[in-house]
Amino acid sequence: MTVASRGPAPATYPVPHGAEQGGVVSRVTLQTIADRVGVSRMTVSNAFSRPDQLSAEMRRTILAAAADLGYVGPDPSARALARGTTGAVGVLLTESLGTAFLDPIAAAFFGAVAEELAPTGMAVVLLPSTSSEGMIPARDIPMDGALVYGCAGDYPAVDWLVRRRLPLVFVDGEPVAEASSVLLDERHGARLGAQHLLDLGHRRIGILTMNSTEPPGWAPDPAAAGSGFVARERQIGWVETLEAGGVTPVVMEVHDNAEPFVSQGARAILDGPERPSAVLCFSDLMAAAVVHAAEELGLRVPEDLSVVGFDDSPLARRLRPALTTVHQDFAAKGKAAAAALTSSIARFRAGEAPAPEEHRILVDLVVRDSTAPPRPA
Amino acid sequence: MTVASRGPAPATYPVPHGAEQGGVVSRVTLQTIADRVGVSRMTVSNAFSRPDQLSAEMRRTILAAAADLGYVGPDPSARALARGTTGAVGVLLTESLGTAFLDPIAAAFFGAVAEELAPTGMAVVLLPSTSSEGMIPARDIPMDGALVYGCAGDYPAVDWLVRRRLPLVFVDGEPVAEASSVLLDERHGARLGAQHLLDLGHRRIGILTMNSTEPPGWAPDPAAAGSGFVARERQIGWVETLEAGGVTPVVMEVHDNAEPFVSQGARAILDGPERPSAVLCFSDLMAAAVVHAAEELGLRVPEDLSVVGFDDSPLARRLRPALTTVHQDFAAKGKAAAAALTSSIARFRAGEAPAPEEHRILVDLVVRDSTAPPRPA
DNA sequence: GATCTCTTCTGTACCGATAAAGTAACCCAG
DNA sequence: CTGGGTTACTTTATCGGTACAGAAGAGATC
Repeated sequence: MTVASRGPAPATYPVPHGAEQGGVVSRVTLQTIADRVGVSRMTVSNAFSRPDQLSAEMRRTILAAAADLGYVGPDPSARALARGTTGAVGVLLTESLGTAFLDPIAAAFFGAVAEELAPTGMAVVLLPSTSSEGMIPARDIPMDGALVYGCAGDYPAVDWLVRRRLPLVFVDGEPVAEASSVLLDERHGARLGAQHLLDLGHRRIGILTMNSTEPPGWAPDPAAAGSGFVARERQIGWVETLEAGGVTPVVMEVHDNAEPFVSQGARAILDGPERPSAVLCFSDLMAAAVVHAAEELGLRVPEDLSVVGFDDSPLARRLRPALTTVHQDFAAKGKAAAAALTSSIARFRAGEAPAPEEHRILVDLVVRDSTAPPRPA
Repeated sequence: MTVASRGPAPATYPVPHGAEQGGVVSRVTLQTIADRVGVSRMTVSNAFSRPDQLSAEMRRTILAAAADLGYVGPDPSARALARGTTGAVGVLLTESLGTAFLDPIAAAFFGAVAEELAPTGMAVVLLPSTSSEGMIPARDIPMDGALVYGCAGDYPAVDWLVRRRLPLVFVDGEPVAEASSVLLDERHGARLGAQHLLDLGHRRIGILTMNSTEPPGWAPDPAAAGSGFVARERQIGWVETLEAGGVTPVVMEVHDNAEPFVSQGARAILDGPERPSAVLCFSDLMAAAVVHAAEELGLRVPEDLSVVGFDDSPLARRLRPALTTVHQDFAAKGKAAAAALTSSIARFRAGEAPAPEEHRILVDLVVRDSTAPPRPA
């Protein structure tokens, strides 16, 4: 096995002799090394953390002793306490982490965030929104700041983060005061989709979306929670534009992103008495479900039915027919979020007052093959 | 805004009066609260962490005072140091995090891990394999253990984790001694695919795979690194079976998972002098590229060309024709990995010797529409 | 040769908690 | 009224570092 040669500690690792005493391995700390070399603990600390504070030779001696003792580096937890920073930032999602990863939008966003954060050396901690046996990650995990992705502000975990006074950035969700936010121009995107259909001549238009308000008695579904803000914004854009064009859409809301619910919604919207000639969808996933349902009913897309998605997920291009959809730039979103967060953290460390930034990510309509003029009645 | 009612601290939060002194907010710690209530610091600690150690009434008094002072809960870093556990486990990937998320296999795996870990209250830290300005996440981030996903053992970051003596679990990669592992039965999966093609009657068979060995002078590509182990295993399975069937495959290796490289490889394998009638692919992604390349050459799948994928990613079912592929159970893999890790950590905490487990995840062949008997010459 | 300025180390004072052992008060049986 | 068992806190001793203000010695400056 090849051993890494980068990093301070030489590469003779699984053999920490010298640390054992009477069979018990007492833990090696800075003090152990200091005693061995005959310097103060502080000098050893500097050897690892501030190389400019000691002579190169002394540093070499110390690192050699450390390697010999099997010392890897300053204990991260102790360092975090002493320094007041952990080197990790949290990402909170409303959806269960399991489903979040299956969502290519979210995945692409994470990717961009991680990518942007990597050069700063910060790691990303995924915060389960669930808590258990007294452990509440949003409250108990050490971190320097957090990204709140698509969560409503009244979510318990968000609340903990806010109370901790951590630097926060809200993404795709309603921000709380004093925090930065990164939002899509949802309304504009929705308007573009709606206008596109109007321009093509459609007059009977359906909308398939997430529930924007919780029906009374509806327990907030973890998988759907948080989409409320986005759903509302999009709906405003759609309805605004359609009504300006003299069209009153048929709105169908589903409460859960999962396959069966979405399919059912898709079927429902096509099965109504006055079948729409076009459907605006909350997501590409829903659009795909609509296309599928149309197929089952013997309708051809786009000849018999036009379908507009949202997000321009990878799925949109792969679908047949390729989906007309509202494109959002995931990479830009992730980058903006990561940048806003690092700057918030920097401010916070410098003791400066928070300076909430508000980033708005541009969207545009990508016209592909799933939309066409309606078939003349 | 609704405020969470769970958790110890009452919900009157953004107003921490009492903490301010002369305009400066001195930090509120257990001691601050202890002084205010007139008890020892330890009692306050117990009020938060070990409710059974004090009277209910005293606890109420303390929590009230804490809330009044704007105290959220014990400082995570300090607690981590004192307790010796952080509540977070790392996940190390060789690929850059950015690309990892775009890979539905990896995403599904994470999802399953996160899901499995959630009830334990542990958070997942994503460790960038890159390091910067003295910060090496694998060495410097506090964590209780880590999952090593698809990384070669000689990877620098892996090396740091090993030296830290963290409980580790290796997934889809060569494990190091004393660590548990979760592996697919790669060879068996490859054999199934190869046998399927033989059974259909194919004799000219191509293999499109990742490079299993680094060509001399080839700088390890972060996006491809770590796939070597898996690539080798699969190749052994394929070649073994094909040769047993009297077939010598044409092997084409690509060095990078990215679109252009894969497409190029796909074209290359179909453009050769003796075009194969079937191709075994390292992944569904590659299979998709082969299907696409075939389309461009005017070949029909499966009539003119059979294609077998690997992994059974979501893509496989969506593709047209639906892909025959080797199915792996991501959820089981994630679950097994998470379980192995938590048990390793538990062992470690209890001071017991590590007991490496070796999980082997079953795979099977899913025959869909991309394979058929070869067209008679 | 006194003073200044580096460079290189050292001492002290935290960072904010927890574990484990100790103590005081109380209750009840014998 | 003595002794054993609880309950409810308190004491003491770390956990493993880092920041910052010296201090000691070596050159450099005038």
